[in-house]
Amino acid sequence: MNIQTELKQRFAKALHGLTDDVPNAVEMIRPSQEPKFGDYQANMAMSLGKQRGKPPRDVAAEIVGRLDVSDICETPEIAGPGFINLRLKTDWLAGQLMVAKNDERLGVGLAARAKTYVIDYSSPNVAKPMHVGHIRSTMIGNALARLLRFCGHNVITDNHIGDWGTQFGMIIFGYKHFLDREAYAADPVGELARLYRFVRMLVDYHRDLAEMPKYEQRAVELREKLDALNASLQNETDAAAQKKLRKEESRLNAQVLELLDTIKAVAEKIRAVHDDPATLALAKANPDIGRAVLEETSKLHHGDRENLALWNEFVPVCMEDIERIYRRLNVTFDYTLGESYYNDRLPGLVERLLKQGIARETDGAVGVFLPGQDIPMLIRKQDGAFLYATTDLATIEYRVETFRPDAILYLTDFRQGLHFEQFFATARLMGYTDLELTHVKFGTVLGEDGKPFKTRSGDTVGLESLLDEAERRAYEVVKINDRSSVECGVWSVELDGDNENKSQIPNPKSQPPTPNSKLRETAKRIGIGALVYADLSQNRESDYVFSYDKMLAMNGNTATYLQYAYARVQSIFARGEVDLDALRKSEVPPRLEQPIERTLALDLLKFEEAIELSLRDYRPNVVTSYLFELANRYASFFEQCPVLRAEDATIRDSRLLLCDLVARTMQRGLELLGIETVERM
RNA sequence: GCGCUCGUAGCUCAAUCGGAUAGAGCAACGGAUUUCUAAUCCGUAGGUUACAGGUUCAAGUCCUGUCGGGCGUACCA
Repeated sequence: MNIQTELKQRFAKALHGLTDDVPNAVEMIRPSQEPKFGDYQANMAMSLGKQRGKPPRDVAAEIVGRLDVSDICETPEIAGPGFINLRLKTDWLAGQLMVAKNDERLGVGLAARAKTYVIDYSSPNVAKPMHVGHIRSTMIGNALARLLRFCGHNVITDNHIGDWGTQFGMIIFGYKHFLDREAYAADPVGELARLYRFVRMLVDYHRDLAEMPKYEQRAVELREKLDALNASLQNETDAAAQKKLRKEESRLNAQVLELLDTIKAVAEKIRAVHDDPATLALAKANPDIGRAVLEETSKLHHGDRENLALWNEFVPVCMEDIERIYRRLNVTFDYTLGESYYNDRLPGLVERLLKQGIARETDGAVGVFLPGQDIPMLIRKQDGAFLYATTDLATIEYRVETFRPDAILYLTDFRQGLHFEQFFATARLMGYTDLELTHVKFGTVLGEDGKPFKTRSGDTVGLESLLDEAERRAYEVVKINDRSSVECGVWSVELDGDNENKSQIPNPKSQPPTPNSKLRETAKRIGIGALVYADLSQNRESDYVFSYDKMLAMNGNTATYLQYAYARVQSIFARGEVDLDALRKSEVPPRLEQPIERTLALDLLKFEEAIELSLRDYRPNVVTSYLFELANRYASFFEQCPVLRAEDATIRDSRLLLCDLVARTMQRGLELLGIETVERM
């Protein structure tokens, strides 16, 4: 049930003839922020009054007079300048709960028109270890895919992995020159990652050495500019001019500081090489490594047999590594078509765009010049190689041919905004005008120091170790809580089920988790859930600061809180030995007598609204907020309203019904976000 | 330089395309457990929504300017 939609339809009838733009007016119906203003409010009377030169309250009265909502609402009230406040009838709410109860989908309707969505997310680079940043694209994309599917849309998920880039030149070069065969046999991915980092370091070293004099030169220039500025500042008497000069001075100073930071960082990287004689020797032995790496890449792209064979050897191994993380995160893809998949299409695409006049040559390269853009989007380099944009255009062609989508969503870092703007504009020039192309962007993950994680520096928080840590922390809490629950008599047996060792009073830390034990599974769901929720609940386009404690928190607005609400319901059912089948078959509507019961009922019925609102701007955090509020409401209800000990059987059943609906909504909602529930915690 | 973007409580973030008294969580302080899981609940405190103008019945939200942060700016992805 979407109450908002229902009210909109009722208002649309009443507004017919009162305005030219009924759909717009009807958009001004929304949930009230304050209970005293009712459950929903309609705000169109003010603007309509203005349009028609009538007092808004009179317009509101006119609308109310034509409005037929008597079956679902109490008599609407007009308040303030012309707000129409609506309070839903409690009996009607109870009736709607019965509808939801009898529906597998909890009364959530399907989209009016099922559309086909291609969602392009996660997209890690093969052979580069995944880091914290990848969780954003992966989990937001996963949640959107699940939400859209739930609404009845046809969703195709495609992991557009980076499997054709220059990192393979590095790995191939590393493999040919620095391979540790034993390490490769034992842990191929680890060894490839090491080779990548090592070659990268050597390439950077030579580049940095070459760049260093330029930095120094720049520092000298800045110094000279500052001196000149100071001189003119002393001669300047006009206050306004002085202010301007001081501003310029602080700007220059900032540049100096930034430059010093850069120099310091570069110097440290150089020193790291110098400090290790073996590395230094290899660095000196390979002065042209930058060019050599590019050559390896180029050979691969031109079908060199040896390099292609190596590529074919590396990719599956690396993919297995990535898949392991997806399994832990409960993420799957319909397709994994990487950049390499489109390789054959690129030359023809560029030729075609040239012929159509969409692209033209510039400075030996080929680019698309777009109105309002001072720089072109390059699709072929001077050396004939293709770029990111070329692959993206080829991919869109393939997807349209193959899937006939209504929309394609790209989940990437917001820093790629300009690229997508240009890429989408080019796609429109190519004739894809009816296709929704959306860059679902998100902010950068920053380190605790407020600076962005840099993949090149190498020392980012690896995703895998983060998952491990999440599970470990959750395990500590779960273990302690489980034991104390048994001691307090909440449960008769431990989740661990490891009863033989029970006599020796165990120290949670000294006992490693039994593999496959229930406790371990619970810890996994709670730990990973916390991690995923931390990301989804903060889906803003701005950056966010990565913090272990924040990401792995299990108090407050966290997945744990929602899972806890769910587990508490299950606990009631277990304690009361509740016959769920009978409860769900009963056709006796709930009695919503306490204010908290009524509020809880209303919250339950807003599930569809939350999903719809979430998808309007592709923001899973709307769903997390909704679920948090529902869990919060349930916690209050739990405190205020005894269920098993209710005063009589009808109230008991009524409350059990509310509990069941909360649990089902919680489970479904979390599932749509890619988070699992636990029966007991 | 140009372009995009952000600035909300000590911290991390909300605020449903302009709606009524700007809300949560964390941290702080004070309470609640013989009663269905205290991973909880209830309460207190914390704000001139960076600043200055403007638009109107109504501005955190829209416009202009200022200050401050982030990002991007043709052969990376």
